[in-house]
Amino acid sequence: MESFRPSGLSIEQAASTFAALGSEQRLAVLRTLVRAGPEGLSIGQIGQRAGVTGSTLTHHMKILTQSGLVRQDKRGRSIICVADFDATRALSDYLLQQCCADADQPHKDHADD
Amino acid sequence: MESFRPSGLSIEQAASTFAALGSEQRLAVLRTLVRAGPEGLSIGQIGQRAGVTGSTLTHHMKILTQSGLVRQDKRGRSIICVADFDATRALSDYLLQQCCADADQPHKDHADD
DNA sequence: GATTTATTTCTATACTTCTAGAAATATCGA
DNA sequence: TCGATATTTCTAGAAGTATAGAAATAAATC
Repeated sequence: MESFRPSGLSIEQAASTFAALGSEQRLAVLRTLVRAGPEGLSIGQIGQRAGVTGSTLTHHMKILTQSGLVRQDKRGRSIICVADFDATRALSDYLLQQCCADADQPHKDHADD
Repeated sequence: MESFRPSGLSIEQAASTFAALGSEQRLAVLRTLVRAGPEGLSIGQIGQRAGVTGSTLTHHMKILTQSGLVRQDKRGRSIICVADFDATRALSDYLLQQCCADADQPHKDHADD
């Protein structure tokens, strides 16, 4: 019996993706991109809207793209960034999956999940 | 015009709550509690199931309760912890709110959100 | 080729978080 | 009261993250 893996996200991936959102600046960036929709925005536009620029923004964007929440696409001398809506939804769904699966059950060890 | 505040969560609160989940151990604890349902579990039971104990677990529980994702209730010499499902759902909903609100609009500065 | 624009890499400092041992506190039962 | 159980506080070193200046790269334009 193999353990159920919700949304295809391992706990390691999920935790590191949550960590990516655990910064006010990065959360502001992601939400700016979510608002912007599928057309995305360049790094410069993100900077204007979210109030983070330069090497600090580069640093945060790297963390967001590594987490899979944002995709980047080089166009000319700009980099267009788009929120990955599927990844965002998968993370969003992660928390409440398996809700109450263990309620009223004889206790059993789950440490090996 | 006041800015729309989704789920009543400020960006500061949301970021710090995501940060609370940005640790594999704390995420394991929250999911253990989500699985356990509204009856909750004692600190000791969480330790057994999630594989974190002692002062390290206390430390993580403090972060989870401060974020509002978990509530604690002293019963005898045990502390019963319960996932706050409303808070969890509010966080889960936070990411995709205002999706595409700015798509195809003339650009406007959002840095003051 | 030189210049401008867009973004990154390198680097360093400051700050925060993680982990866990040891001692402390609180509650229950004998 | 004594002992056992459940959990916390204190403490501190190790590890990780944030921020940002300066120099570097890359592409478009002149």
